[in-house]
Amino acid sequence: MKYSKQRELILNTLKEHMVHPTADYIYKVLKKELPSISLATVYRNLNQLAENGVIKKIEGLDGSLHFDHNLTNHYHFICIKCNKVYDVPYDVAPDLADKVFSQTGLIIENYDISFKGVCPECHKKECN
Amino acid sequence: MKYSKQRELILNTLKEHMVHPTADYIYKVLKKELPSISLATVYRNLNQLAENGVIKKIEGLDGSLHFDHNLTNHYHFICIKCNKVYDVPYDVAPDLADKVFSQTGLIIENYDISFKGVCPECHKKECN
DNA sequence: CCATAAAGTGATAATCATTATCATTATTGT
DNA sequence: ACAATAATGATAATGATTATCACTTTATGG
Repeated sequence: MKYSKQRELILNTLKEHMVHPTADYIYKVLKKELPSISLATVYRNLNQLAENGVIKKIEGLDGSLHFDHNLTNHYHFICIKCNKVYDVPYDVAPDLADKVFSQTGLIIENYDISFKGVCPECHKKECN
Repeated sequence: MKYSKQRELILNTLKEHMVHPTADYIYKVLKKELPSISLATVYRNLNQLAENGVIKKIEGLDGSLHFDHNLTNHYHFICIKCNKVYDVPYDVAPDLADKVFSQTGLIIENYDISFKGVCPECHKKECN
């Protein structure tokens, strides 16, 4: 993988956003900084970074793809109102892969948990 | 929701398939039995059944939508080779919603776990 | 430090799954 | 049986992602 300014910017943008963005969101943000950037480049680099394990893909509620640069073990909380994706710390359910293996014999390579509910931000709005 | 033969057939097809199929798969199966059925009808009814809580939607590895008629609490195992979706019993991780609430304060409405790995069937094939 | 090969880019066309539209048909309660 | 309403089938539209391709940037080795 060769260096490219575009890839660096894409990764930086991802790191700056706690709420894991979609490809299109990153594209719109970067367009301001580097107006010549192409949506195809954003998709290409996000996929490449995900393949190389630098970032991770997350499936949103509506089937949309989000990206996450946080490589430590953790789960996700997806707001059913605004579709934003938040992190949930790993220790709410440690060692799940081992438990599944001992109960089913299935060998788990990895797994995701998506919790769903209304995020604090949207909850506030509802109470107005 | 009015009765329709198409909806009944769609639900039956779903129940007969342990490995949760996609809309397109159900369409192809039903086409043999009821050649006049439309793909749009399959999508319409699956979405409607899911909205009414009769079935559930599952996100596949590749972003594809699968459907599941099993309403009891359980998780899913998705094969990274063949993309088939299997069930994993609930008791490998009971009461997760409560744990998340006590550790984060987030109110969980529901959640899914997708375990990923190579299914026994594909594992056999690899060993030939 | 230039030449060359390999990888990356931007623009746009193509793809593919899912949804929307709409005229027609089936189901339901009275 | 009849009006009201929901469902269907065919097809067009949508929207997100991927492929293509001519051109540019990056890395490297003499």
